[in-house]
Amino acid sequence: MSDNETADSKTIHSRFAGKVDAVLSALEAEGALPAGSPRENVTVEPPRDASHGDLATNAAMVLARQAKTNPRELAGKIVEKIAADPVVESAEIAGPGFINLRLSDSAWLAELAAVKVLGNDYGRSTLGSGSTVNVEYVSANPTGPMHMGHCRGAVVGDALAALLEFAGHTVVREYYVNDAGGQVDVLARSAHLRYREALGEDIGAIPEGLYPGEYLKPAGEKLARELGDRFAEAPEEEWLQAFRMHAVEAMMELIKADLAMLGIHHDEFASEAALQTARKPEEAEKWLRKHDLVYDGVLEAPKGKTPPEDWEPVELPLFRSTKFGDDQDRPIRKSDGEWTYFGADLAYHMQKAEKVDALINIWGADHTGTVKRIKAAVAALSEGEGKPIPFDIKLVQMVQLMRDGEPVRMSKRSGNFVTLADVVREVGKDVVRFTMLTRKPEAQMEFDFAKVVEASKDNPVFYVQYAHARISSTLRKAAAEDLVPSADRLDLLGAEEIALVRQAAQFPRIVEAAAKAREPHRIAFFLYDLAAELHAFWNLGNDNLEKRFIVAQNRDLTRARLFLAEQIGQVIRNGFSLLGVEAVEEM
RNA sequence: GCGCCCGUAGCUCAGUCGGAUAGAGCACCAGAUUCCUAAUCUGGGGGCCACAGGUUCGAAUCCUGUCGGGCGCGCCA
Repeated sequence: MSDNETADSKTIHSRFAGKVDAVLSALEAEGALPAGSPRENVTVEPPRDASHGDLATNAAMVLARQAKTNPRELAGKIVEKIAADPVVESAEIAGPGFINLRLSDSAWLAELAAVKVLGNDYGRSTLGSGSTVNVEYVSANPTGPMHMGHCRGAVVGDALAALLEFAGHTVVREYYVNDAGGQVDVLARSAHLRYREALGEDIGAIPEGLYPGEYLKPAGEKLARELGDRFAEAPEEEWLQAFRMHAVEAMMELIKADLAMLGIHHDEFASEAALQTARKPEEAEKWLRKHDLVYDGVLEAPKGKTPPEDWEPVELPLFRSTKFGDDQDRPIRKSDGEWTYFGADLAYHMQKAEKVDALINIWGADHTGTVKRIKAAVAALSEGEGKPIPFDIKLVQMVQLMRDGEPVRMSKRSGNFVTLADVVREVGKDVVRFTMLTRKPEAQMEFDFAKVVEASKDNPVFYVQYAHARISSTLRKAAAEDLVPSADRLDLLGAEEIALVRQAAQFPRIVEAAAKAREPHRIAFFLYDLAAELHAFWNLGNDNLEKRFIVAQNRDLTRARLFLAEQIGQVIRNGFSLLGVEAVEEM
């Protein structure tokens, strides 16, 4: 390795991905490979079985067909070139045509130096090349506090946003506030009732059809303070608009406070009402009509269930979503002329698409049925406008809350639901976040209170935090004895230490893979594996004093190990910061 | 009935855009504590990757079908 700065900050991941790329280009230049052979399926990664070596590439198998040769022969040519690299100790062809590389220890030790140089930026990638991604997540209706149903999407969206940012995108974190529908009338009436209550009136039981939750009381009190009693007896027309606004504002404050407990902060809050005031839906409708994607038609009676008695066929403006695989065409306006949720949503997505390069929505599984229509609409509109936009909708599946092995029942009526704030208070932000991120989001999951708080052994977040705490305490203790980390004698580190480096060195690759797949949970699993390596090395010291980080008789070795510990701690912190979990110094 | 998601160890879940002998934790069994934090570690047993076909050098992974679970299926949001 050269000893200049850039070499120090070059990670093994980027170095060998680039190396293989360069070798393939050289082969193209020699004519051994057709020029421009597609390489996106070429991987350079550690083999599943560590006994095969440090890194393996499938390049020969992927490209053999185009080279009009067999994989092992092509592999031979690649090996010839790659073995010339001084840090490659061996390059072997194995099985159907894998190329297995063994790297010198110095290559791994250089990775530690790279972590030191890059610090909080170790693992940061330029993969996204600065393109702007809008991630819309949470978007809970502003009619009450957040409940656990919102939690998973909130955490996954937030971690994904951080991940994409780290992978080189510019990210807009956005919340869509549904402040325009009939539900907001219900909210306003409920708030009005609480307002009268705050003025001293006995309101009795909350009538059917209004929100009964206690959380509206402070909103009512605030309204009473600010507005006095002038709307107490007034007819609804006089206060409804004002109360809608005030109540939504109060609920959004509540929701923002809940989100803050989870460490979540959005950049943008887009208002559906504002969108309608700006007449964005009209623009969208005009465009869609011009391109025959909206027409006036009559819907069939709903299928599946027995049709409701009040069903009447009415002519409505319909979007041709059946053209895109939907079951039926969808109305964009109601019979009273108001916009449907879909009609406004369509305009909302157009507005977002104008400002960024890609859209990602994190939705709950209960929105499954609306995916096709909105994707179809966005595709039609953005392509029509000459700017087709990548648009992903990630559906986050339900969380089954468990307590003592029994499902926790939730029902919206009577405000009987588990609030997010309650859960965070009970088990803590880090546990909630990490638990939500140790599952792939498209699978259903269980969240068991009992397991998640009490048993640390059953709880991965403590396991990883503990690893970080151990490192911190070691560094503290060493510092008290004037022992500080040093990279001067890294050559003293042995096979066990290098195994630890090998694991940590996967971080940049994992970040890129996770960002590409848009799967933040991969970071959580990586951290768990890294913590396991750390604990394993640590425990060697139980039986063998020589294997401890601090070896009293050997200051050089100790300082090298402290350097190792410091860098592992750095990688854990970098991973945790993507997940929004605290890297604690002690436990 | 239709659409989307899921089905991997007794339980909870990973499994790299198809890759080498399918992994981890819990639970179970056998061990380790003069210890920088044992909230840890070492070893062991445990699998028809729901089932049946197909695609190919190669499938838990892709395709088709079946079965099972979840979510959704007014002009609600």
